[in-house]
Amino acid sequence: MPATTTASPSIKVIPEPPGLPEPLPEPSVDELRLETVLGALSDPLRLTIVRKLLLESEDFDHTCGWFGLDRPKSSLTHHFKALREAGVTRQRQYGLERRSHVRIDDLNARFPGLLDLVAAWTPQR
Amino acid sequence: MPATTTASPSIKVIPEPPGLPEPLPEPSVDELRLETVLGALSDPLRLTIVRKLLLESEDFDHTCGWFGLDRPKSSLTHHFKALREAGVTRQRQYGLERRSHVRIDDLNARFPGLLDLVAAWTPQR
DNA sequence: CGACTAGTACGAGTTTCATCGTACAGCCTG
DNA sequence: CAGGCTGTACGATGAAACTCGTACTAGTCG
Repeated sequence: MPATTTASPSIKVIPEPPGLPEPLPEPSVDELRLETVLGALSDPLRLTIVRKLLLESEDFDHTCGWFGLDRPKSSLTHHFKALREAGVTRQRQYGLERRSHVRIDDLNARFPGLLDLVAAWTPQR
Repeated sequence: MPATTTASPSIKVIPEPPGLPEPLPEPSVDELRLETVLGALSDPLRLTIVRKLLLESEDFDHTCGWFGLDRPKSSLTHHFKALREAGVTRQRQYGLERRSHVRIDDLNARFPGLLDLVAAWTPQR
């Protein structure tokens, strides 16, 4: 039988507390496609986002602004949407803010080891 | 110190015999970039190629024709070149033929677990 | 040498994607 | 309710990338 999701020591798995807003539209676990996920991760900016979420998440999830990315807002919207639609991140609306976190359990279940590669990535030699 | 490269049971590691033709130009191990490799693998046709190489390689390496892909030759050239330039495959010229194999050791060393995901991939539900 | 063959090079058409400006929607606070 | 804030939607632009036809190169074998 499947063990409960295992994660590498560096990647914190944070259970979702109840009573959260509904997530924005996203693919279900069995709709996750490797080629789509890899495509979403084949971009340095998006790798930066996901890696930062994996390694520096202290709270449950984070707004666009938290990342400190020096790009116009509409560019960031584009990339966060790409990550969500590929199934890499989950986004919820909290009043004004739209917060993101990585779907660690789902990705570990479908593509074990993939997030470890992202966590180990370094921006550009 | 690093253990010698480990591979999952399903992926055969075949040592390269001496006296082969020089490989075509390719990135060295430390030039491999995660975003580039993921980009090369974010295409269903190329995933098919790499997966078939991983699971069905009995000989050392294989020609374009071996894959039985129903695409024009120039399209195949394009994809094989993309895989080689990303560092996923190595190509050698044997007389008329250009044969490919996956750089299993190099990829396992830099991105452990990645090839297992490719081997476990299924074309389209 | 001439035919055959594996594969490349080049170029065009099409699509997809990244980037970003601008305008707008929704929420909060005074 | 007005202003400020987070973030989206839309649209334009330019750059890649996929697809493929055609012409070509380079081995091989009769």
